Amino acid sequence: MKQACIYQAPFGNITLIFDGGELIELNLHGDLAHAPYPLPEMWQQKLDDYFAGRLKNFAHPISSKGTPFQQKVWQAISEIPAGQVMSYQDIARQIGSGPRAVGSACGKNPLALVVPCHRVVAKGGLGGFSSGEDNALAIKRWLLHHEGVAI
DNA sequence: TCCGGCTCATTTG
DNA sequence: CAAATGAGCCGGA
Repeated sequence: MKQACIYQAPFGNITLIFDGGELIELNLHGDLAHAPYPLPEMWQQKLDDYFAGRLKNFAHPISSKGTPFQQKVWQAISEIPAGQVMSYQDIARQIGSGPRAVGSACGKNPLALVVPCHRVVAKGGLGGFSSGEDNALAIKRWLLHHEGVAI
């Protein structure tokens, strides 16, 4: 039984999808129009804290979906401390792969924020985000600034 | 700065 | 199995 919830972040709406009480997806875009289920207190609190700067890491398990390679990438990314960024190449070297493949895996991460893909940037600039969805890059920049990263 | 070649996991035929 | 595709990178013109 899946249920979708909306959280209103400073930069726009976030969609959270739960399945049997478990968070299985978190998207950085969302149409409030759907007026879905109310967001569980626990996550309302966590997100409030995060956007108020009181919470840095969500300490939530990564998605169990995806290929073994993708799991390695997400695992490595989730260990990046807040306020710090790594390049796709840095991640690739750490897990013994190539930068292009790392970018691919990031795009398929279903848990934005929880697995902080926004802390992974290209070597000489911002890089891409969310397979190039509308304002996705603006959101990535916003998140980095929120964590005190100048880019 | 722009452009081609290299790279590696995944997807598609 | 072969070819095409990406949230990249590096070197040359």
